[in-house]
Amino acid sequence: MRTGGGGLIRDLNRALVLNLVRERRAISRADIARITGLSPSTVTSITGSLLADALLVEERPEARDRNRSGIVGRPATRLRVDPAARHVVGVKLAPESLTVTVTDLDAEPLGMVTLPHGAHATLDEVADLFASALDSLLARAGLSGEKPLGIGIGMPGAVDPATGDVVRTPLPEWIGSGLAGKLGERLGVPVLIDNDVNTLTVAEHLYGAGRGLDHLLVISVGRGIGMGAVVDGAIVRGARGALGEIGHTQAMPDGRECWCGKRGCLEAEAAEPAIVRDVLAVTGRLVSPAEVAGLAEDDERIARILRAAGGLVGRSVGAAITLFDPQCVVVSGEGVRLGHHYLDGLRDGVLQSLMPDAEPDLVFEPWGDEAWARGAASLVLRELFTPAHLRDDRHPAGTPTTLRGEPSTARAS
Amino acid sequence: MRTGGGGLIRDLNRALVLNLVRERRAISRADIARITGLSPSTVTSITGSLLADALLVEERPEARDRNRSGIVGRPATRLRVDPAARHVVGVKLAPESLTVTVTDLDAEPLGMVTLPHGAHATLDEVADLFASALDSLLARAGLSGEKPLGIGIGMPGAVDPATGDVVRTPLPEWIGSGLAGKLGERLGVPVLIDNDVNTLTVAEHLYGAGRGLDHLLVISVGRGIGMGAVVDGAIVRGARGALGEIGHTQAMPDGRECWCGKRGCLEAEAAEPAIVRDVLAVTGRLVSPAEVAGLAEDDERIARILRAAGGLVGRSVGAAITLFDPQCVVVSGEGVRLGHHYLDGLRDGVLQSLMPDAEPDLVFEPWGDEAWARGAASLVLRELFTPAHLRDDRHPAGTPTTLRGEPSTARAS
DNA sequence: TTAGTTCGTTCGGCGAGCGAATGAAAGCGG
DNA sequence: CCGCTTTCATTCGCTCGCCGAACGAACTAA
Repeated sequence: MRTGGGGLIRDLNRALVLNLVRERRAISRADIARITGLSPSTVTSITGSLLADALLVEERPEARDRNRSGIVGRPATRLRVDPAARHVVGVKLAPESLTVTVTDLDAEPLGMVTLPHGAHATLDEVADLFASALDSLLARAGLSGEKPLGIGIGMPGAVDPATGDVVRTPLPEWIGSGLAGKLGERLGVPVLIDNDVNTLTVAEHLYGAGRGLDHLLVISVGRGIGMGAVVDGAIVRGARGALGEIGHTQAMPDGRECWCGKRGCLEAEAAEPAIVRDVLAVTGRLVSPAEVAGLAEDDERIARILRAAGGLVGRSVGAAITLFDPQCVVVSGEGVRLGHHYLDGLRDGVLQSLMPDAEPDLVFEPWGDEAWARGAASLVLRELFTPAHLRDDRHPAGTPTTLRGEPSTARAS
Repeated sequence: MRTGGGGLIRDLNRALVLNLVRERRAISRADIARITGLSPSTVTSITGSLLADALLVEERPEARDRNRSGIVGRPATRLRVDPAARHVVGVKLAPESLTVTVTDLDAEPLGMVTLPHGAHATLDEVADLFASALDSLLARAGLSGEKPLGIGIGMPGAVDPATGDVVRTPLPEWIGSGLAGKLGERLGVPVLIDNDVNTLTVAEHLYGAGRGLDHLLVISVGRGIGMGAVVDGAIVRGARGALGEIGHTQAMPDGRECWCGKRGCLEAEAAEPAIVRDVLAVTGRLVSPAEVAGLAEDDERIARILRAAGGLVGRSVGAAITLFDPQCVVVSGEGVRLGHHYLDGLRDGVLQSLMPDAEPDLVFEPWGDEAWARGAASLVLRELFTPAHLRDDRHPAGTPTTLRGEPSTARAS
């Protein structure tokens, strides 16, 4: 159970300040004190410890001397997060491949490698592959000596929020308990695992269109359709980690059979496989999801399929908006390659199903290696930036160790 | 902004302990220490202050001497919340009437009066009515001298979570800002206002089927259909206080026009007015919602209408379950009087639309004066019991004053 | 040059939780 | 009947972290 006491409040305020600096990109100590309500003396102490840990840097004085006409008083020296101060590792785990990236504290990728791995590789074999990929990657980025702050892994499937165990995934060898712990022990750094949609949600919340918002939905369209949610500033996972399964809400009464056993699930009607099948049925051609958008430009039948499917997604997203009342909705995933017919249909579907005065921002984000890297890495960065009181007790997974890289020896004094 | 520091952690731990005692009904100090992780010394100090404030009482030693065979060691003296230690006031504000109740700390009603009030009464007139009703009620309950801990008001409409202002309601004179503050100043106690569905949700979370659960949905069926949600232990309201508007998700493509401007809203298809209209269309008889259940026993056509409407609600609730992943769903509101045909249809609709492995408890709760009283009073009790880190910063409304009744002079020492 | 303003730091005090030692209240066994 | 063990509860001294007030620093304006 979470209680107040010990060094907890200090940690809390440290994260609070660090996150505020990240959100504002550059901010003076005085502003930090005003915004947080902390006393100036406390802010000095906290920023001192953050500076000592090299997580923050002071802005060079020249940078502010412009645009200072008429402002009296001692000029503020602003603080920034030093993106290069630490780095983290993000991993995309797919059925047949393993993508490892190293990013800085802004979640900007510094390097990336993709390795194939046999579907039935043992945990140890994967860990070995992993370790060597990581070593070479760090070497190439000029970070050979350093230890990453942590490793975030994004994978398809579901993670139990209470235990951090992987409970459902197409990758059987990853199911079970203690996985993150074992891997972390093997590699010597904390390992955090989560659903890929949740990693994307964290990334959008920290660095994307949802930066700083308290209420955010992230829709991911691809082979399946999933949703991540930020509510009151925290990512939420539900009682069993199944929150946001929008792909399995009913979109079409008595529609097609879905692999989950029900009929008419959104995912069975409007995700990429459904579209491929519809195109095949109408045109007789078997096309890949990547080609569909191009073909739709010359074939109104395909465009219609895309608009209809997008409309279904939009209506479901509209319902989710009505239920969650977010400020912003981000649509991402491979599905954005389906092109403007699909996305226009989606937008129209959303607008049709909204309450009159509800109009959250609707943002389409491209989806690629960079989004993946940011997502997985953000799992770790979230631990660094998010104040503890906005976090679940139950970590997604990983060693219970704290993340703060170097031992914080120095104190401001 | 919420920061750690000051007496905040003490308040937090006080509420944590108090709430734990409430949840467990009776618990020893040693158990409190084990469960919360607080040190025994701290638990002594905190429970001491709670005992001094008379919020807790020690269980009489005889009560535990039974069933103690073979247990060695000093027996624990268990603590309980003293329900009679304080009392709170709950108010149901309806378009034409005003129901005022006094309850104890278990939200058990000690007295209740209902007054009519003109729809265009001014705020001052309502406050006068209010004050006199409250006085007589307190007198009758033998609490003349005492001041209630606070007043919770439940009303139809929406409350802005950021400001606590009433933004949408059928009661025009209550719209606007500072309402709770004014009323509180007038009556000398904190006043908290919230949507009636949210008050019901708080009550279910504190004292009902959702006691102690972290993930809970509460569906209210009546003239309209609404939903309240507890996520990760806290009630959530969304960005604009519109979270949970399940009545305005689309239940029937191209269905009836809803007052909100869209077509086929669940509320327009399956709430009480829709059923009355359907019954009129099929049987030619205009019946009240209260009569429908009885008539359905003799008229299969009416039973079918009820099952179909219940099925629509169930499907929407199923979608909400798929999106929120709760442990428990409570269905309440006047709509439960529609009888077993409606509720069976609802249950079937839910079961049809769930993912295979998702089966949250589905509970039907009767809805009457007592539920109202508990709901409105729970708004105040929540402030007393819910640890601050699980609460929104933004109070629903009311004076910023703390609630702790008597000045906590005594310290354990 | 001097007054005024804002930024940032230093220092003493206080509140709160913790650990260790101590007392309190039982059962157990000889 | 009396010590021993076990568990519960309290007390005391310690440390940690925040705050308030005072002070020094850096700059504008007159």
